[in-house]
Amino acid sequence: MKVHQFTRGFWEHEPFLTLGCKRLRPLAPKLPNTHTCTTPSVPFDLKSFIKPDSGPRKPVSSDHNKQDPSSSHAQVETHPGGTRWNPTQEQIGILEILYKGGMRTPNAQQIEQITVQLGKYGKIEGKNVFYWFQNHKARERQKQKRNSLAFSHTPRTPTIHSVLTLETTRGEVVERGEEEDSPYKKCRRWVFECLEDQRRCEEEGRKTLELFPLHPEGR
Amino acid sequence: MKVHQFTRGFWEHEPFLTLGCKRLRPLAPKLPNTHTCTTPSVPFDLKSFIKPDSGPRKPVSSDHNKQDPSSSHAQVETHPGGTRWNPTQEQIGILEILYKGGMRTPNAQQIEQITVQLGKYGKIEGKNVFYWFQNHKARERQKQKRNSLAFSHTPRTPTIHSVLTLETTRGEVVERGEEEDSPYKKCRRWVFECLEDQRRCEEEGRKTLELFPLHPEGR
DNA sequence: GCAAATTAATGATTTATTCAAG
DNA sequence: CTTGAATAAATCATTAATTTGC
Repeated sequence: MKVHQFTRGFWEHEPFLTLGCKRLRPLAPKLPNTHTCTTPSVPFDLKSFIKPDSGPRKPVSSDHNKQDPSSSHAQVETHPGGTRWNPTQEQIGILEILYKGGMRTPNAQQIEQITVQLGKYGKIEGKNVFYWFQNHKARERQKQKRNSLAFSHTPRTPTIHSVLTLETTRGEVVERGEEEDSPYKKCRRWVFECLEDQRRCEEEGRKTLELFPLHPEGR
Repeated sequence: MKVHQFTRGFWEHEPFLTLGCKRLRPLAPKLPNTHTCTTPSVPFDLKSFIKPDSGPRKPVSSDHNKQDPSSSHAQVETHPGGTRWNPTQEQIGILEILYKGGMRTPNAQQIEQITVQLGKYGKIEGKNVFYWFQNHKARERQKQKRNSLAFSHTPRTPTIHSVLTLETTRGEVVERGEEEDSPYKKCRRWVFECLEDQRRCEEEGRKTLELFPLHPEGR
């Protein structure tokens, strides 16, 4: 087994770690932990600041002097006050079509493309796309499980199909003619290519999501 | 209930969805061979395109051919094949100190800083840092649970402390004097600041991880 | 001593669960 | 109640450590 011990070099010969121990305790001293067990056996109850854990969600201690002096750009409005992505109908539609087309866990490149496309119909970030697929996949699974337990066949699997039928059944056509490369047409083509790429990726067994935390709120 | 329907525009009038349900990817292939029967490890060449990462090195391990000319950055002891991150002792050390200091889920900015710092001691990416904290946190939790089940009272967490004590107890000091701003010193300062920032973030209750897939891989 | 075979660690992904905005 | 966002748990997969037979 690999035991993590300093074998050599670096600060193995410097007693500078006093800071590690002494300092960082002072915060989150309060809250004797509403949790059940959590015996405060450790000298530093790391537990206390481990996880805000939805509990002591302190309401923004009114100090906005946070660092990040470089926030000169108002790039994303995702959370000035804690707003979250509010997808438009078009965005949802595209996403569901992609899902219907078999896309489940798009890789980074695909997410990037999707984000760019959907960005035409409303503000959106890559993580929104990522989360959407995660959630949609999970919730479709839940739904399926519930349905398979309760009824053997549900009258509906409306989520995707409704979208599909809706657009395939609408006979009305907005006047086209010279608008051969209208936005929806280009988007259509893109979706097709995107799913093609998806299929190709799957066949190659290649999957490379590579998560990475982004957006340090500045830049 | 929000019904996803196209309200207007777009491809609401085009029956192009024939490509829809072609085949969902087999989630979790569940290869039975790997674990049970221990077939001789066949070299999976399909990994060859997983990671570009400065070109795939030669798979041979005999190092007689190692290219180590006058490359200025010789601190790269990362495996040639470059499949997954192989942390150095220094990197692990820093990470454990940060963990010990209370850091659990660094936000994007912190991860970025950490990545830059650790990058001095070997190749590393942000996602590696992110994953390390995830895994370490989870496995410390497991360990703690196991211990709490076995023994009722563990005096304290030995894992991290061992690291700390190791370097704090080593009395020997390499001759310093004019080396006031040696790398380890700067790194020390950085660790301190990083934990300070961590503490500040926690006090504000601010958490902004914001996952995002990166590295298109295939370009 | 040495590689192949095996095992233990752990990096990387996926899935399940939870929290909270609206 | 729905669902975006986030985290935890479970799982997969690969590397290093260790063992084993020669």
